[in-house]
Amino acid sequence: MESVLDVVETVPRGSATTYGDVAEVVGRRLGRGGPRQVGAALRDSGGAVPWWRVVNAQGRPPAHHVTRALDLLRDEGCPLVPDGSRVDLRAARVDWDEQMDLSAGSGSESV
DNA sequence: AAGGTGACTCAGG
DNA sequence: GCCTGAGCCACCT
Repeated sequence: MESVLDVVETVPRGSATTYGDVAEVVGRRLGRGGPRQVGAALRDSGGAVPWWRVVNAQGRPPAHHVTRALDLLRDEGCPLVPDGSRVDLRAARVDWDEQMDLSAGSGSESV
């Protein structure tokens, strides 16, 4: 099941989300799945999804592609902290209540 | 069945 | 702000 990838794909450009948030949104559909499973799914997905928009609770991208993710995020205009070493979750964090409504009501629909 | 691992999170020092 | 320890769930050997 690619629910995780599905949620990550709904993350708009210039924004970001945390593994915990994705885990919670996905967990709401699957009933289980911890933050680690989110990362596992992303790792398995390869590059089929904007994994760089997914960061940990510290607003920091995966240790394997920190520079890569930060470069992409900065290029997309994602609100990073003054240091540019991590994402400003306070501003970048996606409001899933709104996001779900948007993704469900227009554009990225499979139909 | 049991043990080890990992794109995580939270709490404490 | 950074490091350590414990908890967590799914997957692999």
